[in-house]
Amino acid sequence: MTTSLAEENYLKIIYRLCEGTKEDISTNSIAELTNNKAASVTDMLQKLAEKGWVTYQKYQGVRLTKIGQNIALSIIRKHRLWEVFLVEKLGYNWDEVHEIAEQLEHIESETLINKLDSFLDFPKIDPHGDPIPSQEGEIPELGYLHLSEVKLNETCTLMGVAKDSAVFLQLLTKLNLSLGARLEVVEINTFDRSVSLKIAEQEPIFISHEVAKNILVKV
Amino acid sequence: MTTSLAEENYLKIIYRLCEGTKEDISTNSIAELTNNKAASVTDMLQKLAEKGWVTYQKYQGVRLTKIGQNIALSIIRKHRLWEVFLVEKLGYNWDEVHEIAEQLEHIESETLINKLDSFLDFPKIDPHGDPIPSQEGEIPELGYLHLSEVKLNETCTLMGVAKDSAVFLQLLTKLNLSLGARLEVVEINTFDRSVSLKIAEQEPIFISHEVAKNILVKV
DNA sequence: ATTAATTTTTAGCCTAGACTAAAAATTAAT
DNA sequence: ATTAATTTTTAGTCTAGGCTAAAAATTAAT
Ligand SMILES: [Mn+2]
Ligand SMILES: [Mn+2]
Ligand SMILES: [Mn+2]
Ligand SMILES: [Mn+2]
Repeated sequence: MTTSLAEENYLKIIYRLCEGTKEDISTNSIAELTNNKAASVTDMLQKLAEKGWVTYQKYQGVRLTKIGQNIALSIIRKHRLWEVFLVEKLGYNWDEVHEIAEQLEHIESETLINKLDSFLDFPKIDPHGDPIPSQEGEIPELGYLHLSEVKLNETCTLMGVAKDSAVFLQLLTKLNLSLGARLEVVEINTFDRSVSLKIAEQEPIFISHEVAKNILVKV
Repeated sequence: MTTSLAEENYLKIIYRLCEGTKEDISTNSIAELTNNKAASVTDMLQKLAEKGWVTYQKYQGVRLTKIGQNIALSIIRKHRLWEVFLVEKLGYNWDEVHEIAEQLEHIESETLINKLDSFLDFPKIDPHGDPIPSQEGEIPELGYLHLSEVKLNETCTLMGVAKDSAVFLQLLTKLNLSLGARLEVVEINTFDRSVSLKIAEQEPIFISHEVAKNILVKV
């Protein structure tokens, strides 16, 4: 069966929302991420249920079926491979690629994405540290911690980000925080949970709890 | 102003039809190439005229304005650069890339296409010998002949094709006809205008007038 | 247990871009 | 110059995917 651009975007967002929780997903939460109104979301959920890509009972929320998950994963695979291409081959910065990948992820061609994968030497993660699903829809659970969970005086490695908004990524770049950086938590402010970090030999830097929450690390 | 996918496809097709002739373009000819009905074309022509991309008077046909031409050329530029990418970098054959490029040509990003251009080392022609318009919308007139126009016993070089349908390109490949091949016209059959060609040291091959018409050569 | 607030769904409307059938204009043939 | 054939346009309809406003269901607060 064939998927429209709108359907693909819904499936992707429902996937993201399902990832976090075992609960069914609410209409409103989808409306927020798609920038649509709840009424429009209800409409689409009925269509997606009709096609067998979600299980949906009115007023009770929605979940992806196995098929729905696979469609979502194939779009995420395309998104992340294109992001690698844009950074590794075309020389974009990590904060510049998301919007373009949002378009490229909808290009329909099985051979294309596999040739691209091979051209990029089968990368395992994208420029933001996110894992790239395999052709079979397998995606490794990397089990990273949020930097906000790391204890005082512990040292960790920056493995990814939980958000790919350009302003956030630009902030990290300005702070010299990039994938692979070694970070030591030298101070945790109990008042606002802001964090002070030492990177290599540099002067410590301060980041808010909001920023720390969106940085993924391995201890 | 922003262009929809449908509008871009219309502009591209009107461009192709204008190229040949100084006459205004008929509604029916557009309908044929877009695979739409004439009534739908009329609808769209009114919208395109409204936006200033074509000049259109009912019953009198249509032409691109300068702005319309530039939009069309930017799409053609993207199409051809992506085709080069698919062949040169991903290893596709020349008969496999058109459909994918039809999708990729609608990706919207000024920086993307220029970075791609640079990554590909600023190619001047695509895998079918078609010239790639510059960023400013300049496209060299290459002045090639159709192989069907070449005189008996003349030798010429295969520079391009006038059609990028997969079956046609596969036929050429099977006949060992690729860009750059040296061709000697050793026989022209007056009955059906079919042609016999000698390529290098091979045995002569026979091609129909229909095929010869769609091969572009330099004498 | 009611009532109030919130969330979700339904009903009805809109636009883009297709379609068919009928009308109008143009072109070709007597 | 009429008439016939062809082309093009108009009028009206449809679907996808949005929207608002109102109704219904669920959840929270008395
Ligand atoms: Mn992204
Ligand atoms: Mn990413
Ligand atoms: Mn092509
Ligand atoms: Mn081409």
